[in-house]
Amino acid sequence: MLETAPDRSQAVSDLTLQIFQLNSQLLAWGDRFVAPDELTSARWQMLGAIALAGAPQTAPQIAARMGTTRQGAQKQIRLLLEDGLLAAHENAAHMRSPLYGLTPQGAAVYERVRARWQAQAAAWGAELSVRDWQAAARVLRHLSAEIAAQEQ
Amino acid sequence: MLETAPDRSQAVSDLTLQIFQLNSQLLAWGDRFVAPDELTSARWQMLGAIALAGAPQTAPQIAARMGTTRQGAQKQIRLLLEDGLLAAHENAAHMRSPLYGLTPQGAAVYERVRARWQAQAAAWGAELSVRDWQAAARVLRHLSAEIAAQEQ
DNA sequence: ACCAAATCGGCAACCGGTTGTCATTATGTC
DNA sequence: GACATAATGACAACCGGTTGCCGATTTGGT
Repeated sequence: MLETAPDRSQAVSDLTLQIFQLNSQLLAWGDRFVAPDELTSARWQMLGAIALAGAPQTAPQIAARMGTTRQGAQKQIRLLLEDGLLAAHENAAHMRSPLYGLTPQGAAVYERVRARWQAQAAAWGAELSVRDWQAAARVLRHLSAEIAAQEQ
Repeated sequence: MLETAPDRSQAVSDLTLQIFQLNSQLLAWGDRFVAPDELTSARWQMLGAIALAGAPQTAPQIAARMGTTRQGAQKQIRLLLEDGLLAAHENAAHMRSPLYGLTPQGAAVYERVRARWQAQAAAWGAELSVRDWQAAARVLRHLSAEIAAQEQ
Protein backbone atom coordinates (compact mmCIF):
# COMPACT_ATOMS: atom_id res chain seq x y z
CA MET A 1 0.00 0.00 0.00
CA LEU A 2 2.73 2.46 -0.96
CA GLU A 3 0.41 4.29 -3.29
CA THR A 4 -2.61 5.39 -1.24
CA ALA A 5 -5.98 5.16 -2.96
CA PRO A 6 -7.78 8.43 -2.25
CA ASP A 7 -11.12 7.24 -3.62
CA ARG A 8 -11.13 4.16 -1.47
CA SER A 9 -9.95 5.88 1.71
CA GLN A 10 -12.47 8.63 1.12
CA ALA A 11 -15.28 6.10 0.69
CA VAL A 12 -14.32 4.27 3.88
CA SER A 13 -13.98 7.56 5.73
CA ASP A 14 -17.43 8.66 4.55
CA LEU A 15 -18.92 5.41 5.78
CA THR A 16 -17.40 5.75 9.23
CA LEU A 17 -18.80 9.25 9.60
CA GLN A 18 -22.21 7.94 8.56
CA ILE A 19 -21.92 5.24 11.21
CA PHE A 20 -21.19 7.77 13.96
CA GLN A 21 -24.10 9.94 12.88
CA LEU A 22 -26.54 7.05 12.58
CA ASN A 23 -25.51 5.69 15.95
CA SER A 24 -26.49 8.88 17.73
CA GLN A 25 -29.65 9.24 15.63
CA LEU A 26 -30.72 5.68 16.43
CA LEU A 27 -30.05 6.04 20.15
CA ALA A 28 -32.03 9.28 20.37
CA TRP A 29 -34.81 7.81 18.25
CA GLY A 30 -34.84 4.64 20.35
CA ASP A 31 -35.17 6.59 23.59
CA ARG A 32 -38.26 8.30 22.21
CA PHE A 33 -39.59 5.07 20.72
CA VAL A 34 -39.64 3.15 24.00
CA ALA A 35 -40.41 6.08 26.29
CA PRO A 36 -44.17 5.22 26.29
CA ASP A 37 -43.19 1.85 27.81
CA GLU A 38 -40.99 3.54 30.41
CA LEU A 39 -37.81 2.16 28.86
CA THR A 40 -34.63 3.66 27.48
CA SER A 41 -32.52 2.42 24.58
CA ALA A 42 -30.10 0.83 27.03
CA ARG A 43 -32.81 -1.05 28.95
CA TRP A 44 -34.52 -2.11 25.75
CA GLN A 45 -31.27 -3.66 24.57
CA MET A 46 -30.86 -5.36 27.94
CA LEU A 47 -34.33 -6.90 27.80
CA GLY A 48 -33.59 -8.03 24.26
CA ALA A 49 -30.38 -9.75 25.30
CA ILE A 50 -32.18 -11.72 28.01
CA ALA A 51 -35.22 -12.47 25.85
CA LEU A 52 -33.09 -13.76 22.98
CA ALA A 53 -31.03 -15.89 25.35
CA GLY A 54 -34.21 -17.88 26.04
CA ALA A 55 -33.32 -18.54 29.67
CA PRO A 56 -32.29 -16.53 32.74
CA GLN A 57 -28.65 -15.46 32.63
CA THR A 58 -26.01 -14.28 35.06
CA ALA A 59 -24.81 -10.68 34.87
CA PRO A 60 -21.49 -11.58 33.21
CA GLN A 61 -23.32 -13.73 30.65
CA ILE A 62 -25.63 -10.85 29.77
CA ALA A 63 -22.70 -8.46 29.51
CA ALA A 64 -20.84 -10.79 27.16
CA ARG A 65 -23.95 -11.22 25.02
CA MET A 66 -24.34 -7.45 24.78
CA GLY A 67 -20.69 -6.86 24.04
CA THR A 68 -20.33 -4.61 27.05
CA THR A 69 -18.72 -4.87 30.49
CA ARG A 70 -19.95 -6.72 33.51
CA GLN A 71 -20.25 -3.51 35.52
CA GLY A 72 -22.22 -1.72 32.84
CA ALA A 73 -24.68 -4.59 32.61
CA GLN A 74 -25.06 -4.73 36.38
CA LYS A 75 -26.01 -1.05 36.50
CA GLN A 76 -28.94 -1.63 34.17
CA ILE A 77 -29.89 -4.93 35.81
CA ARG A 78 -30.24 -3.19 39.14
CA LEU A 79 -32.55 -0.59 37.59
CA LEU A 80 -34.66 -3.21 35.78
CA LEU A 81 -35.01 -5.16 39.05
CA GLU A 82 -36.32 -1.99 40.70
CA ASP A 83 -38.80 -1.55 37.85
CA GLY A 84 -40.01 -5.12 38.24
CA LEU A 85 -39.09 -6.08 34.67
CA LEU A 86 -36.40 -8.50 35.78
CA ALA A 87 -36.31 -10.99 38.64
CA ALA A 88 -33.34 -12.72 40.25
CA HIS A 89 -33.52 -16.50 40.54
CA GLU A 90 -31.41 -18.78 42.70
CA ASN A 91 -28.44 -20.12 40.80
CA ALA A 92 -27.69 -23.65 41.92
CA ALA A 93 -24.31 -23.46 40.21
CA HIS A 94 -23.17 -20.26 41.85
CA MET A 95 -24.01 -18.95 45.31
CA ARG A 96 -23.30 -15.26 44.70
CA SER A 97 -24.24 -14.90 41.03
CA PRO A 98 -28.02 -15.15 40.54
CA LEU A 99 -29.75 -15.77 37.23
CA TYR A 100 -31.76 -12.83 35.93
CA GLY A 101 -34.92 -13.52 33.93
CA LEU A 102 -37.81 -11.48 32.60
CA THR A 103 -40.83 -11.15 34.85
CA PRO A 104 -44.24 -11.59 33.18
CA GLN A 105 -44.43 -7.81 33.11
CA GLY A 106 -40.97 -7.57 31.56
CA ALA A 107 -41.83 -10.15 28.91
CA ALA A 108 -45.06 -8.30 28.08
CA VAL A 109 -43.28 -4.96 27.73
CA TYR A 110 -40.57 -6.47 25.55
CA GLU A 111 -43.04 -8.24 23.28
CA ARG A 112 -45.04 -5.05 22.85
CA VAL A 113 -41.93 -3.07 21.91
CA ARG A 114 -40.63 -5.85 19.67
CA ALA A 115 -43.82 -5.86 17.60
CA ARG A 116 -43.78 -2.08 17.23
CA TRP A 117 -40.11 -2.15 16.28
CA GLN A 118 -40.63 -4.80 13.60
CA ALA A 119 -43.32 -2.68 11.95
CA GLN A 120 -41.09 0.40 12.15
CA ALA A 121 -38.08 -1.37 10.66
CA ALA A 122 -40.22 -2.64 7.78
CA ALA A 123 -41.51 0.88 7.16
CA TRP A 124 -37.99 2.33 7.13
CA GLY A 125 -36.87 -0.38 4.77
CA ALA A 126 -39.75 -0.11 2.33
CA GLU A 127 -38.09 2.14 -0.22
CA LEU A 128 -35.01 0.00 -0.81
CA SER A 129 -34.74 -3.63 -1.76
CA VAL A 130 -34.00 -6.31 0.79
CA ARG A 131 -30.90 -6.99 -1.27
CA ASP A 132 -29.68 -3.41 -0.69
CA TRP A 133 -30.09 -3.65 3.07
CA GLN A 134 -28.34 -7.00 3.19
CA ALA A 135 -25.49 -5.75 1.01
CA ALA A 136 -24.95 -2.77 3.31
CA ALA A 137 -24.95 -5.04 6.35
CA ARG A 138 -22.36 -7.27 4.65
CA VAL A 139 -20.06 -4.28 4.04
CA LEU A 140 -20.39 -3.25 7.68
CA ARG A 141 -19.65 -6.77 8.84
CA HIS A 142 -16.56 -6.77 6.65
CA LEU A 143 -15.35 -3.53 8.20
CA SER A 144 -16.10 -4.87 11.66
CA ALA A 145 -13.99 -7.94 10.94
CA GLU A 146 -11.11 -5.81 9.62
CA ILE A 147 -11.06 -3.81 12.83
CA ALA A 148 -11.35 -6.89 15.00
CA ALA A 149 -8.47 -8.51 13.12
CA GLN A 150 -6.31 -5.49 13.83
CA GLU A 151 -6.98 -5.66 17.57
CA GLN A 152 -4.71 -8.75 17.50
CA MET B 1 -48.18 -1.67 5.97
CA LEU B 2 -50.82 -4.04 7.30
CA GLU B 3 -48.82 -7.04 6.16
CA THR B 4 -45.42 -6.77 7.77
CA ALA B 5 -42.44 -7.83 5.68
CA PRO B 6 -40.30 -10.02 7.94
CA ASP B 7 -37.38 -10.19 5.51
CA ARG B 8 -37.19 -6.45 5.16
CA SER B 9 -37.65 -5.67 8.86
CA GLN B 10 -35.07 -8.33 9.70
CA ALA B 11 -32.58 -6.83 7.24
CA VAL B 12 -33.05 -3.34 8.66
CA SER B 13 -32.83 -4.69 12.19
CA ASP B 14 -29.58 -6.49 11.36
CA LEU B 15 -28.12 -3.32 9.94
CA THR B 16 -28.95 -1.28 13.04
CA LEU B 17 -27.26 -3.84 15.27
CA GLN B 18 -24.20 -3.72 13.02
CA ILE B 19 -24.18 0.06 13.35
CA PHE B 20 -24.22 -0.10 17.15
CA GLN B 21 -21.42 -2.63 17.17
CA LEU B 22 -19.28 -0.77 14.66
CA ASN B 23 -19.75 2.49 16.53
CA SER B 24 -18.25 1.09 19.70
CA GLN B 25 -15.52 -0.73 17.76
CA LEU B 26 -14.56 2.43 15.90
CA LEU B 27 -14.49 4.57 19.04
CA ALA B 28 -12.30 2.09 20.88
CA TRP B 29 -10.06 1.68 17.85
CA GLY B 30 -9.85 5.46 17.41
CA ASP B 31 -8.80 5.99 21.00
CA ARG B 32 -5.93 3.58 20.49
CA PHE B 33 -5.11 5.01 17.08
CA VAL B 34 -4.58 8.58 18.30
CA ALA B 35 -3.20 7.74 21.74
CA PRO B 36 0.43 8.14 20.51
CA ASP B 37 -0.47 11.76 19.66
CA GLU B 38 -2.03 12.28 23.09
CA LEU B 39 -5.54 12.57 21.63
CA THR B 40 -8.82 10.76 22.15
CA SER B 41 -11.50 10.00 19.56
CA ALA B 42 -13.52 12.97 20.82
CA ARG B 43 -10.64 15.45 20.56
CA TRP B 44 -9.62 14.09 17.18
CA GLN B 45 -13.13 14.73 15.90
CA MET B 46 -13.01 18.23 17.40
CA LEU B 47 -9.73 19.08 15.67
CA GLY B 48 -11.19 17.73 12.44
CA ALA B 49 -14.24 19.94 12.69
CA ILE B 50 -12.11 23.05 13.12
CA ALA B 51 -9.58 22.02 10.47
CA LEU B 52 -12.29 21.32 7.90
CA ALA B 53 -14.00 24.62 8.66
CA GLY B 54 -10.88 26.34 7.32
CA ALA B 55 -11.11 29.23 9.76
CA PRO B 56 -11.42 29.74 13.53
CA GLN B 57 -14.94 29.12 14.81
CA THR B 58 -16.98 29.96 17.87
CA ALA B 59 -17.98 27.19 20.25
CA PRO B 60 -21.61 27.05 19.04
CA GLN B 61 -20.43 26.93 15.42
CA ILE B 62 -18.14 24.00 16.19
CA ALA B 63 -20.92 22.23 18.07
CA ALA B 64 -23.33 22.62 15.16
CA ARG B 65 -20.70 21.35 12.73
CA MET B 66 -20.14 18.28 14.90
CA GLY B 67 -23.83 17.64 15.42
CA THR B 68 -23.47 17.87 19.18
CA THR B 69 -24.43 20.39 21.83
CA ARG B 70 -22.78 23.67 22.68
CA GLN B 71 -21.91 22.48 26.17
CA GLY B 72 -20.37 19.25 24.98
CA ALA B 73 -18.16 21.09 22.52
CA GLN B 74 -17.09 23.58 25.16
CA LYS B 75 -15.92 20.78 27.44
CA GLN B 76 -13.52 19.50 24.79
CA ILE B 77 -12.48 23.00 23.72
CA ARG B 78 -11.39 23.79 27.25
CA LEU B 79 -9.25 20.63 27.35
CA LEU B 80 -7.70 21.32 23.94
CA LEU B 81 -6.86 24.87 25.07
CA GLU B 82 -5.06 23.41 28.09
CA ASP B 83 -3.15 21.07 25.78
CA GLY B 84 -2.11 23.97 23.56
CA LEU B 85 -3.73 22.47 20.45
CA LEU B 86 -6.33 25.23 20.22
CA ALA B 87 -6.02 28.98 20.76
CA ALA B 88 -8.75 31.56 21.40
CA HIS B 89 -8.75 34.62 19.16
CA GLU B 90 -10.57 37.90 19.70
CA ASN B 91 -13.91 37.93 17.96
CA ALA B 92 -14.65 41.41 16.66
CA ALA B 93 -18.27 40.41 16.12
CA HIS B 94 -18.89 39.10 19.62
CA MET B 95 -17.36 40.24 22.88
CA ARG B 96 -17.92 37.09 24.92
CA SER B 97 -17.64 34.40 22.25
CA PRO B 98 -14.03 34.00 21.03
CA LEU B 99 -13.00 32.23 17.85
CA TYR B 100 -11.10 28.98 18.39
CA GLY B 101 -8.43 28.01 15.89
CA LEU B 102 -5.71 25.38 15.68
CA THR B 103 -2.32 26.36 17.03
CA PRO B 104 0.69 25.39 14.88
CA GLN B 105 1.11 22.44 17.21
CA GLY B 106 -2.57 21.52 16.84
CA ALA B 107 -2.37 21.72 13.06
CA ALA B 108 0.76 19.56 13.03
CA VAL B 109 -0.83 16.90 15.23
CA TYR B 110 -4.00 16.87 13.14
CA GLU B 111 -2.12 16.61 9.85
CA ARG B 112 -0.03 13.75 11.20
CA VAL B 113 -3.13 11.84 12.33
CA ARG B 114 -5.00 12.63 9.12
CA ALA B 115 -2.26 11.11 6.98
CA ARG B 116 -2.13 7.98 9.14
CA TRP B 117 -5.89 7.70 9.05
CA GLN B 118 -6.06 7.99 5.27
CA ALA B 119 -3.61 5.13 4.88
CA GLN B 120 -5.53 3.05 7.40
CA ALA B 121 -8.88 3.67 5.72
CA ALA B 122 -7.42 2.67 2.36
CA ALA B 123 -6.05 -0.51 3.88
CA TRP B 124 -9.40 -1.40 5.45
CA GLY B 125 -11.12 -0.73 2.15
CA ALA B 126 -8.73 -2.69 -0.03
CA GLU B 127 -10.70 -5.93 -0.21
CA LEU B 128 -13.96 -4.43 -1.45
CA SER B 129 -14.64 -2.22 -4.42
CA VAL B 130 -15.07 1.51 -4.07
CA ARG B 131 -18.53 0.93 -5.46
CA ASP B 132 -19.38 -1.37 -2.54
CA TRP B 133 -18.29 1.18 0.06
CA GLN B 134 -20.21 3.94 -1.65
CA ALA B 135 -23.32 1.79 -1.97
CA ALA B 136 -23.23 0.99 1.75
CA ALA B 137 -22.82 4.68 2.59
CA ARG B 138 -25.83 5.47 0.39
CA VAL B 139 -28.00 2.96 2.25
CA LEU B 140 -26.91 4.45 5.56
CA ARG B 141 -27.66 7.94 4.34
CA HIS B 142 -31.11 6.75 3.28
CA LEU B 143 -31.80 5.33 6.73
CA SER B 144 -30.50 8.51 8.32
CA ALA B 145 -32.92 10.55 6.23
CA GLU B 146 -35.83 8.27 7.12
CA ILE B 147 -35.15 8.78 10.83
CA ALA B 148 -34.68 12.51 10.43
CA ALA B 149 -37.96 12.76 8.53
CA GLN B 150 -39.74 11.03 11.38
CA GLU B 151 -38.41 13.48 13.95
CA GLN B 152 -40.83 15.97 12.37
C1' DA C 1 -7.98 -31.85 50.40
C1' DC C 2 -5.25 -27.92 49.37
C1' DC C 3 -4.00 -23.79 47.15
C1' DA C 4 -3.24 -20.46 43.37
C1' DA C 5 -5.77 -18.28 39.82
C1' DA C 6 -9.94 -16.76 37.82
C1' DT C 7 -14.54 -15.01 38.53
C1' DC C 8 -18.00 -12.31 40.77
C1' DG C 9 -20.48 -8.34 43.10
C1' DG C 10 -20.02 -3.85 44.88
C1' DC C 11 -18.13 0.55 45.05
C1' DA C 12 -15.88 4.75 43.37
C1' DA C 13 -13.89 7.60 39.89
C1' DC C 14 -13.72 9.01 35.43
C1' DC C 15 -15.09 9.99 30.20
C1' DG C 16 -18.09 11.83 26.73
C1' DG C 17 -22.25 13.61 26.19
C1' DT C 18 -27.02 15.79 27.34
C1' DT C 19 -30.21 18.73 29.84
C1' DG C 20 -31.33 22.52 32.71
C1' DT C 21 -30.46 26.91 34.89
C1' DC C 22 -28.51 31.41 35.50
C1' DA C 23 -26.40 35.79 34.48
C1' DT C 24 -24.44 38.32 30.73
C1' DT C 25 -24.23 39.94 26.06
C1' DA C 26 -26.17 40.51 21.10
C1' DT C 27 -29.89 41.08 18.15
C1' DG C 28 -33.96 42.86 16.26
C1' DT C 29 -38.18 45.55 16.52
C1' DC C 30 -40.55 49.56 17.46
C1' DG D 1 -32.60 54.75 22.01
C1' DA D 2 -35.51 51.41 24.67
C1' DC D 3 -36.79 46.96 25.31
C1' DA D 4 -38.16 42.08 24.61
C1' DT D 5 -35.88 38.11 22.70
C1' DA D 6 -32.18 35.17 21.39
C1' DA D 7 -27.53 33.64 21.96
C1' DT D 8 -23.54 32.66 24.84
C1' DG D 9 -20.54 30.95 28.68
C1' DA D 10 -20.37 28.83 33.00
C1' DC D 11 -21.86 25.62 36.18
C1' DA D 12 -24.19 21.52 38.02
C1' DA D 13 -26.64 17.24 37.66
C1' DC D 14 -27.51 13.31 35.27
C1' DC D 15 -27.06 9.08 31.79
C1' DG D 16 -24.63 5.26 29.87
C1' DG D 17 -20.52 3.30 29.84
C1' DT D 18 -15.50 2.04 31.24
C1' DT D 19 -11.68 1.23 34.36
C1' DG D 20 -9.71 0.14 38.68
C1' DC D 21 -9.90 -1.71 43.03
C1' DC D 22 -11.40 -4.77 46.89
C1' DG D 23 -13.10 -8.74 49.35
C1' DA D 24 -15.61 -13.00 48.70
C1' DT D 25 -16.42 -17.04 46.03
C1' DT D 26 -15.59 -20.40 42.61
C1' DT D 27 -12.63 -23.13 39.73
C1' DG D 28 -8.95 -25.98 38.37
C1' DG D 29 -4.65 -28.33 39.03
C1' DT D 30 -1.95 -31.10 42.03
